[in-house]
Amino acid sequence: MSGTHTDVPSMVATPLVLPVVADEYEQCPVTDVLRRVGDKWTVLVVVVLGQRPYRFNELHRGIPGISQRMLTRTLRGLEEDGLASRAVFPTVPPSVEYALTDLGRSLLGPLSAVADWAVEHQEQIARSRARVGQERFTAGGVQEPSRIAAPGQ
Amino acid sequence: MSGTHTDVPSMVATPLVLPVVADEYEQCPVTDVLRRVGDKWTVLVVVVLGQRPYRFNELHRGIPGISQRMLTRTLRGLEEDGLASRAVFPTVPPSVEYALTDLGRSLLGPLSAVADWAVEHQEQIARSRARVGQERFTAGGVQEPSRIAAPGQ
DNA sequence: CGGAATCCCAAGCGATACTG
DNA sequence: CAGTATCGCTTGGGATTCCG
Repeated sequence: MSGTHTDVPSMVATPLVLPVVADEYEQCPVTDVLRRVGDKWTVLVVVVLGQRPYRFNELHRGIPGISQRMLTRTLRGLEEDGLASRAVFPTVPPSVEYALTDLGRSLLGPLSAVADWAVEHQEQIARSRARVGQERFTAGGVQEPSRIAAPGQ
Repeated sequence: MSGTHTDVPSMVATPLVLPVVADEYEQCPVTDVLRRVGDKWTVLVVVVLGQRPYRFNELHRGIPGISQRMLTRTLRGLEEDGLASRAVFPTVPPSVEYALTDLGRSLLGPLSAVADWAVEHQEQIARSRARVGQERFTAGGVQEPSRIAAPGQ
């Protein structure tokens, strides 16, 4: 995070001068994009389209759990952001082909980084979740940290 | 999931307190992690904690828009996944320090890849969204692709 | 075939109030 | 200080139906 996109507070807890997003929140572009990526199907669709162009129902069959509605919405989102293209072939019955744009393909790399991380650490995460879940019952005492923080501000 | 044995439910109905999540979709670990990353605050919190450990209210002040509720939930999520640690200092008033674990820090790199991509292409995306938004009204004709797909079957 | 429209439930999230 | 509890609004998303 090369640090220029969001007014993340610097090292010291400063009085905090935020450029106030006066109106509603639009957040930083990172958050914005991340929410796209975080929805249930976008990543999967991008990855599949990363292989080759797909027709609508072909894509539908290629991604088992998805509904037509969500496939359509996801594709519209990608199209709107310029990540995927939509080509309509005026045949009967109509044929529509979706493909990643250059921009869309440029996302594949960064996406893979996170995806690889997820694959690599999935078991560790799963174990952590299980462990924390158990500790809910055993509910031990308070940790004894190596140093004591002075709360006195 | 767990197997091939046909364990016929016996006379006794299983008490079933916990929804043992025979749920159809647990999806792949990638999707699972991506949804965590895709929620509204997780990434921001991870990035901020990536700088140094923070106390709760310090973190609260450091992330302008977030509510206590969502900060708590986000931190609990990170803790559950083993990405962040929570250290309680038995002082008065109490002091709680949050920090990234090694696992959490290992996510910073991959996350940066996507974040940098977002920063780098935010304007292109914004222009695309604006353009598509306009085309909703001008609503042009059908594209004329270079080849004709045979709809076949 | 490739959608759009509608319905409806569940999850995400924010605001507020209360607590140890 | 560091939370928890409750409420209600807003989105996300699945199922179904209809249409060019």
